[in-house]
Amino acid sequence: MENPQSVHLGDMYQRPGFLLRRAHQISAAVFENACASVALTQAQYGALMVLAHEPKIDQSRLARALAFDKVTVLRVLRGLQERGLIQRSVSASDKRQMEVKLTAAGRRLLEKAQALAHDAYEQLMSPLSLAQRVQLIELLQALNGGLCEKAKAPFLPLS
Amino acid sequence: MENPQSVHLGDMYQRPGFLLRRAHQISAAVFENACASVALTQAQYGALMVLAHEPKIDQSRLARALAFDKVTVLRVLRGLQERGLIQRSVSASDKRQMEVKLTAAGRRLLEKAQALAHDAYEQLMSPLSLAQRVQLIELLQALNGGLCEKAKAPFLPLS
DNA sequence: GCTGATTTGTTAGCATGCAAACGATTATTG
DNA sequence: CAATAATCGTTTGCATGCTAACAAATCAGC
Repeated sequence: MENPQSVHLGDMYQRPGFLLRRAHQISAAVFENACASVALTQAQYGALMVLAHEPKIDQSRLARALAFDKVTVLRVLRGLQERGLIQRSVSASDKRQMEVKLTAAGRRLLEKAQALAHDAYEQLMSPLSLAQRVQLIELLQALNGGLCEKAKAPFLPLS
Repeated sequence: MENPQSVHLGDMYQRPGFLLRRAHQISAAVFENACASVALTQAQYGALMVLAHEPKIDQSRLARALAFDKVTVLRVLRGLQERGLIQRSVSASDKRQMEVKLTAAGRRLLEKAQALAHDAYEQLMSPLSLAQRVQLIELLQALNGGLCEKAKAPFLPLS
């Protein structure tokens, strides 16, 4: 017996919940470090990416496209708006909706950020071989796809 | 070209950063749902597990054992203390340290929680085959191990 | 033994992620 | 058309995870 309490910590360290939390923690740190020069978090980067792909989207669809809740999206967008990277205005066709658009500055910053995000990607995957990277991505996609309805925030990818 | 902006959202959805965030989001929801009857979060469960394995540990070592920062650990422990699951007292050998111990109620609740945590584990891995589960755990361990120094919170597993 | 550096717990503050509630607007249904 | 339901954005409140700063205690080198 490795300990008198019959509680095996190794079990916990091998739990996917623990490993996923740690991996997410590392991923966030690597990304924010790589994107320090443009001062973008993963959430802000994701929002800009969606906006570049979908020029006139409302906040709810944006939230679902990123699997964020709408309050988080609201705060992220307000931060981006204060920096002049996006523009928000009430939609003409549906006065409930806010029409969110990239500004020229936002598009410019996103272009810079994409290269940095790619660096972060390389750094994060550096401990893995090419085959392992593909494996990991496929496994995570299978897990996420199989349990998408379990998450609190709905996920509705854009095309 | 699938879109006029030359921004491919598929790329983002395949980024490990996005997939890890989503997987962590799902994992947390599944765990808290499974452990709703004992009202434990992943962080609280982890703290109890470490305490069961290491009867008299101080907060800093506990934080490193879970790769949390010390402020988060403090708040988690205060929550557990208010529920009578743990006991905190200034260490005699080092008056800086707080000696954290499980109470009988804490040990009892942990025992219940372990079965529920196992259910959460099964539920989380249900989209994957047995071989895939092993693969995923190994890949995450490789990723975490290779980049452990990149994370903001240090990780020092206990034995 | 003493001074300076380090460690520990704590507070305060900020960003993230969620739930609950609310007015305003639009959709649905009779 | 009218009444009900659903959706959108927003505010508020709470838990999480982090940084920075601080006092108290311990450790280090001299």
